Amino acid sequence: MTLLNRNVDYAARALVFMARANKPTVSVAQMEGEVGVSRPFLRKTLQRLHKAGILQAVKGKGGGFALARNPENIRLSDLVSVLQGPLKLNDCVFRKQLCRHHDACLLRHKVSGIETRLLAELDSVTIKDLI
Amino acid sequence: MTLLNRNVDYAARALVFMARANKPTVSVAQMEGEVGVSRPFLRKTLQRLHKAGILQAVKGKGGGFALARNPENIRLSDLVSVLQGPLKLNDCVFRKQLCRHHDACLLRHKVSGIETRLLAELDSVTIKDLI
DNA sequence: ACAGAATGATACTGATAGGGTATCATTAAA
DNA sequence: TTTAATGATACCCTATCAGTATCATTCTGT
Repeated sequence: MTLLNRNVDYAARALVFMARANKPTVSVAQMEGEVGVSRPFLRKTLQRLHKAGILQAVKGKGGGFALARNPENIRLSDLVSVLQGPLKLNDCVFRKQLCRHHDACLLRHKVSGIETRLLAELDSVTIKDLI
Repeated sequence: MTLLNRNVDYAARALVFMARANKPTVSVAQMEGEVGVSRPFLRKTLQRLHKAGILQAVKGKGGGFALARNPENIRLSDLVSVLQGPLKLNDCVFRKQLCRHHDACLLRHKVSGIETRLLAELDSVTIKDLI
């Protein structure tokens, strides 16, 4: 089981880099080396974050990406939900056809609790915490 | 991201069934309906738990599976580690070639903390809790 | 106007894991 | 000896992960 996939990992590093950079925008070429991933791949990841409103993007020469919010307002949970999709803890909860004992299921109840606390953890870590 | 895959889900239900059954062994055929999964698939899952020492198995007519330990000594984390493999939280930690900032990496530090607490949660839930 | 540098959008590929089926061998009870 | 059970494997299909390639668009500087 992987909690954070590579996209989230790379994205977190790139966002920390941007937060530290103290420039209007940072291009992917500038981040490439530090983040440790190929330019096209990082580009695609950051584009998704742009679409999701987490990053600003400036096209054209001298352009690049920048954080759309303050670092303390960008959470690990934001990156996860954009780049990995929603947490679907056990399949019973996720399937359209719920299992027979859905309401009474103790497993579901326990796992829901774990889910809630895990999400709270991912929520509590911000880019600022990683600078 | 899926916290518990279907194998773990099915296994948990089957183990609860066995714990409730109060019989020396329970065959897959007897569990099939309640667990809601095909017989061959459930069989394979329980065989893995047998290999891992979590279940006892009795071959031959009248045979089946039984818990190898008391329900309060079988933890959700046991099922996860057998059926999903170890938690590999972020890839940086997992790769043999560690990233350059491995020791200083705040992300890694934060994520390790989350991992520890998540494992503790999975550890705290036993089959007895689900009966 | 034009060249170059940057993102936007999309399509494609290969590897891996999840989910599931099928089959034959082995064991034990009736 | 038949039948009911697990043991062990070998497959298969699909989705997701990780990554590459390509063309379109936009902006800046000369």
